[in-house]
Amino acid sequence: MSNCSQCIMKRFNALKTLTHDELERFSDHKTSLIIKKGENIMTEGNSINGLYCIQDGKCKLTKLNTNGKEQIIKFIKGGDILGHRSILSEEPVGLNATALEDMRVCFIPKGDILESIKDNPQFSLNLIKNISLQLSHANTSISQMAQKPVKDRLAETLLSLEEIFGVDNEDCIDVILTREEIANTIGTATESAIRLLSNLKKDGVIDLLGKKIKILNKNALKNISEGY
Amino acid sequence: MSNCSQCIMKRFNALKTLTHDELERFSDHKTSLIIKKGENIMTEGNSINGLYCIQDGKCKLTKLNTNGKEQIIKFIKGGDILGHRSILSEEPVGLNATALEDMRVCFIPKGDILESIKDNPQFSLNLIKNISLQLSHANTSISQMAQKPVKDRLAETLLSLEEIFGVDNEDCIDVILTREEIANTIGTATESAIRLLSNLKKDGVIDLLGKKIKILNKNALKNISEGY
DNA sequence: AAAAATAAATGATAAATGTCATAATTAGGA
DNA sequence: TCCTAATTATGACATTTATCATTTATTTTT
Repeated sequence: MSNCSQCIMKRFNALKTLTHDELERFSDHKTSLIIKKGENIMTEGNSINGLYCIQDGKCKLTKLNTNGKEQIIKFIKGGDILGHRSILSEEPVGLNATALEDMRVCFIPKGDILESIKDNPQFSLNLIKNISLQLSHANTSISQMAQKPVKDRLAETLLSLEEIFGVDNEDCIDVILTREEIANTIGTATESAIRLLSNLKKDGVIDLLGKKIKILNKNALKNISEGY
Repeated sequence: MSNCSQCIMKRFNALKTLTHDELERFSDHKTSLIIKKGENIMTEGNSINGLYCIQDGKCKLTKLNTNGKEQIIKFIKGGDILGHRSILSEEPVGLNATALEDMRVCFIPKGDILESIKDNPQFSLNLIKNISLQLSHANTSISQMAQKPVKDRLAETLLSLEEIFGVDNEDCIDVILTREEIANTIGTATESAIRLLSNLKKDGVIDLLGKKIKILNKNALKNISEGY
């Protein structure tokens, strides 16, 4: 079994402040999981008894609306952690984490996390900073959802997806989403998302290669996202 | 000057877990402020060097959009605290806190807060829980802004305002907001908010007495907020 | 109390977005 | 590989929401 103290993923998240001893303890107790595409790592409303550290693969964090529609709140990739909010606040998980592709994930039991929180103030602080940053992003999101038209939100989302996932060897945004998932991210009907994507393609701002999306004119997208 | 250990406001927030000694230290260093209606307690982007504890009065937390429009993210009342996110995350303030009426506010310097965070794990934990809860609410908000029509969001907002502020002796929601502020909460044009309020009145669901709003049929509002 | 400024209300219209229907394309399973 | 189901795409139309213009009411200032 792999060792936490040698894992490169810890460079990217709050775990980077842990001591060698703490990482060794994590190694001893952690379990590695394979999550298949479409499966949930966590489910809204369930309680959780540990922290997930994403080794590889991408997932979406979603919320089911009262009308049954899915809202995508955030995207997660290798190096990110999941479940710390629930551990710290001692509340059930607030969002579904659903794999967009097969994933490799490490699960570290709650006890070990709480131990490190108690012993290592810098670790706690990093977890708090992570949650604070999420809150800050969420507030920005509220504002944009409430006040920007769908077209602007789509442009914003495409830029943000490229920011998060980068591009593949053909310069396409390196994540595969259905049109419905894009619509559920920006909060619109699937048909509207499809239509607006087609328009952006017609205007030469993006290219559509099946589900893959390539940004051709980042500045134009930025302008659209700001309402110009 | 008033004394923190005797202040009833501390019952309602994370400060309730502080020891007598800690509260005495706060008392020695705190300053009391009067914030006039329309003035800011905190301003988006500014840094902050302490925590505000609201004694009395109401304020709105807002964000200025790129298009210059104000989005109201949250309402704050007596007993709430402000600024802890910024202190914990060591980042500038993310939102404007603007008084909706004259307010009495206590300011406790950052140093004292950090001291208590270090000494009193339960205090830290309560601050974290507060931020986590805000994040949870924010995620719900994103989903509703993205997917619910304006009418549903207005109904939701009216229920939530009554929840937060209660009612006065005439059963009206106990906060005075302009129609524009209501519009900026639900993310719509002022005229649309006015029109929808008029419709709700015509349907006997609410009553409008100047700026005061009285909920006549809470169940009907709840149904509307869920799309029925 | 009168005047001026601001806010609320309402109608007319335009623009944005959703819904439904249907065709074309793609992906996945037998 | 073929067949089926799902996804993507597009048109026609309905509904929602924004914008602009104007009137009425309320608040603030003089």
